[in-house]
Amino acid sequence: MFSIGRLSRATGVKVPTIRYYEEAGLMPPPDRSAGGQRRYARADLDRLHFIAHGRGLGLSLEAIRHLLELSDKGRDCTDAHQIAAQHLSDIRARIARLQRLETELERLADTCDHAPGAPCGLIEALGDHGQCLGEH
Amino acid sequence: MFSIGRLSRATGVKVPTIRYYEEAGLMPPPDRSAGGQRRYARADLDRLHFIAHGRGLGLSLEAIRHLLELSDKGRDCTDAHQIAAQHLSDIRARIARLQRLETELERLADTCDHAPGAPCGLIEALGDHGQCLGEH
DNA sequence: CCTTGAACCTCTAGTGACTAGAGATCCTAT
DNA sequence: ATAGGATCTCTAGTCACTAGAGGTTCAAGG
Repeated sequence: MFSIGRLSRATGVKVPTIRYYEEAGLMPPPDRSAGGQRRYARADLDRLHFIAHGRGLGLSLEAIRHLLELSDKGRDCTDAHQIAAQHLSDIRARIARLQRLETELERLADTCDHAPGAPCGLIEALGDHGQCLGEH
Repeated sequence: MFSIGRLSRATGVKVPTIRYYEEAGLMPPPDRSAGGQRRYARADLDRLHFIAHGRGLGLSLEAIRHLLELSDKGRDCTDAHQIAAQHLSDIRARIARLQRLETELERLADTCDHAPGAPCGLIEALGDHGQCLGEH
């Protein structure tokens, strides 16, 4: 049985965040001490690790909630793999998009020759999407 | 002079978003018709194009606000380039991070052999960060 | 046993960049 | 003159937290 502070230190998840996860239904309401403070057991530690790991991988709380359900009632892991696959394709799409932005921003910055007194090519280009090559 | 709806259609920015930009101080309070409806001029169109383009590139409203100020009082474009450079390095950091996540997720999904009745390797791995190679 | 002070409690509000809805008013085309 | 689409303001909700106020409890040292 440990306090919320120890759970926090053990997992790296901040105290208010743990309480937030409880309110959000990801962590079950724990036991309480005589004075009303939260007391956690081993299973809670594992569950919080699971959540923290999922968040670290960029999964939404919604997705993690779903995975926890699957984990709770075990067996079929098709859904779990589907969630992971969906997330993976999200990540790939985001990478592709960011790479387009990277290219575009590099190009925009180059349209300015920094001539003293002249208008800034970068700012001009921002006002005129017509100058852009790809879309974003 | 056009209505907010026409401005919206001309820029692709939704009507409530335009009002939000006004409230956020990015768009100046426009003229009003006798009945109190917003009436926009050419300069507003250009400014909104600028904002939309910046957003499309992933700039924060804060950054755009700053760029608009620079644009308004012209001349020195050092700051503008600094904002762009900062954003570019943010983008690169995000790409790198997402690529690490991509690798890790691919690996996690592979730890499961889908054996019927066996626990899901993916879910197990999510509970145990110790199995991970990089950090995230 | 008592005190101290760190940790804990609940509750409210704020973040960024919008989006959704209610209920009322306006504008334009017929 | 009227119909109905567009607009108005205002409030509240989204996601995943974070910050702060003001009060209570716990554990260690004396």
